[in-house]
Amino acid sequence: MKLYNTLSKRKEEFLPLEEGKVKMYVCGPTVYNYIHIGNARPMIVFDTVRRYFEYKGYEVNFVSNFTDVDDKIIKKAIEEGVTASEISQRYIEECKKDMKDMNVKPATKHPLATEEICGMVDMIGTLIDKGYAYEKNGTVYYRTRKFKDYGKLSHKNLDDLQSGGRSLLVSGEDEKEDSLDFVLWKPKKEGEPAWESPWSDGRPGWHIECSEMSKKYLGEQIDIHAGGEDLVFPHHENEIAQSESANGKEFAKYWMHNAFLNIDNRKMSKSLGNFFTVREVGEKYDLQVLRFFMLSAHYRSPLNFSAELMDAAKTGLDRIVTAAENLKFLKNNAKVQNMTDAEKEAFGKTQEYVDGFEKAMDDDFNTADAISSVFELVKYINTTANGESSAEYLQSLLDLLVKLTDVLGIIVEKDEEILAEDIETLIEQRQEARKSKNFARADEIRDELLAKGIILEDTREGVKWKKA
RNA sequence: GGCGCAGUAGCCAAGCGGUAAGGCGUGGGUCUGCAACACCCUGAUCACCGGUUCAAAUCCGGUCUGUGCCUCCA
Repeated sequence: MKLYNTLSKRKEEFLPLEEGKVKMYVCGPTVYNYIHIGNARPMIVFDTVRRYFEYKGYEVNFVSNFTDVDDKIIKKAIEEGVTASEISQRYIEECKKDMKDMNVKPATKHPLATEEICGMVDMIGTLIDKGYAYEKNGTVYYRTRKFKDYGKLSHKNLDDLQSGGRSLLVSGEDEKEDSLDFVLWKPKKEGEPAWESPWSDGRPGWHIECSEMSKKYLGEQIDIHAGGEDLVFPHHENEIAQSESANGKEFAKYWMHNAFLNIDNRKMSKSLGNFFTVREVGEKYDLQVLRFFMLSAHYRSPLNFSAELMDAAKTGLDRIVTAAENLKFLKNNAKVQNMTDAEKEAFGKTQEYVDGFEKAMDDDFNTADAISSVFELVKYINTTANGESSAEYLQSLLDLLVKLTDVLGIIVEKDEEILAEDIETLIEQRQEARKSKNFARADEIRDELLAKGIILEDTREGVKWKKA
């Protein structure tokens, strides 16, 4: 298995720190509003990474935080006249709802920054003791130039940063020893939530949160640290500086970053008015479509979001789902139980698609390529499964399709739905009408059901129906 | 200014040294009372110019175009 490591800028063979186990940390969202579809990309991508590791037999310890103390949360709280924690609690719940609809598995642990302040204070203390941090008027800064590897992730050097940063010395920051130093702890302002510390009542800087939570729940060294590419600098660079100087060992072996999502070829932003929340998208599409859409491109490539592209993704997804429904329908009507020798041979051919799928996923999680194997499997299913097939053969194909799509987090098997009696009656009536060639009445009934959201399909094996 | 990424059929998107996967769409056909589903057929020499090589979309150099980060940001 290979994955692209931002640290080395190349694909590397994945070697776990501990045999059969993966420790990974993904930087989660700041919860001050509904999550937007940009937030959704890393959630979907790294959930898929996790699922593939599990598919390969690894035990994955997956930690992803919620940043629940931050300027934006405080601002929103003031606007609404409620407490900051009320805001964060609310949007954590909403976020979890969206994750569920996108079929993103809950993390092994979702730590909250506000519940880990003690550990952060300890870590900051260690950094001060070791000379990597200093305090000025209640604020604690990280002494960037003291950490010799600073810049190794983003491949920048300090002097370039220094000259490139024009107006870094903003108000109140002239007390820093160096303009590149960043905040570990800041004193509270009036009305802000605050915690006690040896330096002042205040709150932690953003970067220290992840260093501490990663250490607490995964240990001083982890396999994979992931997030959006915008986090490479400064967030992840700073995390490395903090963790490695505090713990005295390499922080994460592999750093994975997903590319951005654009809207109609432009960067998503509120001022352009092209800002979408996952919730909004969910009103128009099943969020499974969003997930499928996001996996249709490589995670390190920029991805464009538009209605046309989503519609195309929906059609493609339907093709896969239809194949699965078809198999179930055929299986329920199968006349033969056990696989014939010919079917055994036919099933053996599906290994080709499994191999293609795994080869693609082994190569830095190439989901776009993996999906093409799924489509090939679908075509194979559609051409070999029919009314004469044995139940065992049909079930085997279905199991295989489910196994592969599950790695992608695509749900292909819908729950069995109970057909209301009046609908059943209408279908029977329509069959009668068709028999007596009263097609006008037959179409009328079909339209009637369509209005109720039921789509009928006449097949050789009988009438199938599904929800629109 | 510094550091990056990208340019493959109408659209999306793999491939990254051996003569172009897959999906959507289009057009034609099979099936079907019709529709839908499905199946068959239908499409590119890979931005441009040079170079390396027996062989390049794939490597190197240049040009053009788009774009990201360097500031909170997935």
